[in-house]
Amino acid sequence: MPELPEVETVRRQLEPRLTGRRVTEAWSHPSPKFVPARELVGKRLGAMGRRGKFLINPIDGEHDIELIIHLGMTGQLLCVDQPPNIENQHLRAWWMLDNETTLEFIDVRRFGRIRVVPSGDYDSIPTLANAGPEPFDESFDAADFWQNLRRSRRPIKTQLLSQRPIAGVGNIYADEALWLAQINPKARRLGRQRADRLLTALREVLEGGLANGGTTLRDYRNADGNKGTNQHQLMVYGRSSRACYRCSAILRSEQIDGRTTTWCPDCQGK
DNA sequence: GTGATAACCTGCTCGC
DNA sequence: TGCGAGCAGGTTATCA
Repeated sequence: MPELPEVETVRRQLEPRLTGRRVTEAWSHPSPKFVPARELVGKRLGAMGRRGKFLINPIDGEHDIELIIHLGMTGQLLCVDQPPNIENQHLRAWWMLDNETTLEFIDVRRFGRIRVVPSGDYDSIPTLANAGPEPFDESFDAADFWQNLRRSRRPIKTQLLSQRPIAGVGNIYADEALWLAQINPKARRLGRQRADRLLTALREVLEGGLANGGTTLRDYRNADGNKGTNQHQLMVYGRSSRACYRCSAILRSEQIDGRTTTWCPDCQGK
């Protein structure tokens, strides 16, 4: 499940390979989720950027438009030095570039999306339009984070997944950060100190994920088709009914806002 | 504006 | 062995 570390890993790999390349041919699955991919034929790609879990590519030249890609649950962007592998039944779109390389968008569950929008016009993508600050933005501090969290009374886990208080956090890194900060995922109000701890923990787990090339539980692959290794560092995610690494209590799992959430009922509170 | 819920999707696992 | 149910979860749409 690509979250910020996985998306950023892909972005860093794609940027030098795609910048300045012209799209010579494109194909997409007929689903409206992927059809906009075809609009890029003849256009030149800019430097790949990222906002939260969204990849954003400004199209160079006279076209004032941007390519927006969300990997969803199982999306992969592969850059290969050969024609597209049309035998792959999960191939949803591909772009052939003017240097004979191909960018393939593979998505088993079809939760990913491709959009082409006027530059900066994200009204049709509410999650992107309302995304909170980037976790590693130096101008974003704990006071801002605390203020963002105070706007809602929903459980802290739900707030993190909404992308509003901070961008790029998904189910895995939310559980890991809450464990690290010793905060119960059902907490609805955080004091300033706990908000400080949570922001520090979020930055720590996201940084770790990035350093390890992302977390591969099943589907995630980077732009070279390789797995990440951060799954070996997880403290709580996927460890329900096993002993907490910090206090040895048995980890509990429950659905919060429809998402499986794992936490320690002892050192993270009841 | 906020919160809750369902739907979108397909592969895998488990129980019968 | 085959079948059906349940689960995984990020985003969007809809309703209260």
